[in-house]
Amino acid sequence: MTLDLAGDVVSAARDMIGWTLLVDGVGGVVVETEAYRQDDPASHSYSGMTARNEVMFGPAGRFYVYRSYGIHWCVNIVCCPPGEGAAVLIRAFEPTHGIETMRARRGRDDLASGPGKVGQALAAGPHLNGLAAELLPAGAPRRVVATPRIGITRAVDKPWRFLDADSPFVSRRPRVSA
DNA sequence: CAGTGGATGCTCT
DNA sequence: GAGCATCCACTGT
Repeated sequence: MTLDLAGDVVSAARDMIGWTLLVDGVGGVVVETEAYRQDDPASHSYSGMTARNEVMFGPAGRFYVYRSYGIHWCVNIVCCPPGEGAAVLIRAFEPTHGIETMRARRGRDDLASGPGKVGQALAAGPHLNGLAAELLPAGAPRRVVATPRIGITRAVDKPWRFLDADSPFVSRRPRVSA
């Protein structure tokens, strides 16, 4: 299994399933991702570089962290050639490292089955924005399925959400669509 | 189960 | 001032 962070962001989102994401030794195996690219109305980078999304236009492999709904911190990894403004949203992972730490941060046993939960489990925040991400190579190959992305209102038809087809640790939130 | 709505703050129009 | 790449508690079947 190879993962080319500096290549096509949709391929990177798919290939990232099964890799282990760690922040200060805490994290787990990525089981759900979404790709966002600049020519994509749903992407923060769609309208060009701003103070918030600046990191998306930098080198691949760094965290892009943003505040969601005023409450949550969502964790992305910049994936594209420099200047393109694309990133992969980490939507869920299977907890493997620092489970007790994450349980304490979350206050419940559902640790990382959704982007807001991922942010809380990893204690993500502005301090993480722009830092290099730590990803450990995947073990056994996984069955990956693609679906439309969740929780967005534009470009809802793009099948750029990727999940481990056999993992119980993915988010189950139904997609709101017409 | 499914569906609804509140919390909460920042970005861009 | 509107609109979010969300989560959780609560309601009614």
